Amino acid sequence: MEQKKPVDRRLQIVEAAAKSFAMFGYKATTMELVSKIAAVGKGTIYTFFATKEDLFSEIIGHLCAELRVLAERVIDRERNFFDNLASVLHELLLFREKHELIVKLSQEVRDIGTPMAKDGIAKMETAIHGFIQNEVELAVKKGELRAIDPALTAFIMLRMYVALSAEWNKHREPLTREQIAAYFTSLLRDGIAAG
Amino acid sequence: MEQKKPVDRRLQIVEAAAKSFAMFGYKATTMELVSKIAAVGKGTIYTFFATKEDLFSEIIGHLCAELRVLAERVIDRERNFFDNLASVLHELLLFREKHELIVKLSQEVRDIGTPMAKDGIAKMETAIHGFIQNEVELAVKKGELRAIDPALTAFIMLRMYVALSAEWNKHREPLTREQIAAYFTSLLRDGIAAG
DNA sequence: CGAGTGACCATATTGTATTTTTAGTCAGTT
DNA sequence: AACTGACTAAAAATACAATATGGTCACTCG
Repeated sequence: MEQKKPVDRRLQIVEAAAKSFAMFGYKATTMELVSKIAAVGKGTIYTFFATKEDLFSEIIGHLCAELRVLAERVIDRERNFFDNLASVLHELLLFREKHELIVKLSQEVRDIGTPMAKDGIAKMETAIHGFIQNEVELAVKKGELRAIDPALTAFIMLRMYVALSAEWNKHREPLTREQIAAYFTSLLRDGIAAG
Repeated sequence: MEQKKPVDRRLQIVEAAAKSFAMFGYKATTMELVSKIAAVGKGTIYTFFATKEDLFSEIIGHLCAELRVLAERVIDRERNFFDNLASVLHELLLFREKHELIVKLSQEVRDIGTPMAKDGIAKMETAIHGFIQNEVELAVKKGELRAIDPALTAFIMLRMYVALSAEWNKHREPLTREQIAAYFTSLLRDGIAAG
């Protein structure tokens, strides 16, 4: 009851846009280029998306959904919070490295600070933050974690994760994924006070 | 044996430069303006500093030294590591808010990304990092902290501090200094696992 | 002398006029 | 009626003149 049409123009457009945004970034992606890749007239795009920003938001929305699915798949309710967190962060790192679009947008933000690219990255971080916050809340309810502020804790976890995986290596030898996971878990779980 | 000269031109210049960098930032500070404020000929500056960058480095060096003195003064070897850390971070926050130059440079980095301004901020962070690392090493030796990597731990502490005091308030209600100190200490000291 | 100066120079930056590109529209085609 | 691409107004890139700035050095004057 869905693929009645011989060609789904909307899908063509979304896929073409995803490709172009990933290859050239937000700014350098033109509506004409998207229409060319999608093999569609430029006007057709505007029957589905009112603006270039809307089209971009759709792609980012997809990415966030993918992210949630990925995390959901990795989480195992039988395991403890910290093992799940390590797995999720591990997957997140791989996802980030693999996904051209994220890499390209990050670069665009660094190099020319395109507001929409910033916005896209921010939306992804919000998605991840919300997801982690939810896990923290569950773990607190289950009694696995102390009664801490879930929003703030999720925020700190995300910042720490970014710091370890993307900022530390600007000054020192990069850490392996295993090192990151190990350090992250040990610090959060037990703190650093002497036993 | 130092103030033989009726006027210390070098000092005049350094003070004038400090004022100008704090008021206008790195880029908008011109050597001619500095010479005017210092009531000195432009050429005179170059008998003490080979370039504008050198002059700026001197100011940043001073600031880093001030920072170290400040931290040193707050540290009380009788108290435990976490209380000292909280005090130092507290002072650091006040210092940052008070010091025009830091505020101005941060703004310049955000707005136009002046490389030298970035460099200056980076040097200050390195100074703070080194200082914290040293304290961590001492605390580990004293047996107050577990045997963790001091450089990495100091780095994480600094990033967490920046995240809590400067980034969290971009999305949510800002935290008070007390909240920051309390959260910081509790998280680091004990971790978040349930007791 | 020799510490100090400011006119001077080459280069970098900024402002501006001009051209090119691009998001979004819409009359027309199939 | 779904789709198209020539078209337009606005934005961005480019070219270039005008200005501003870091750094030098012949000269001053105490």
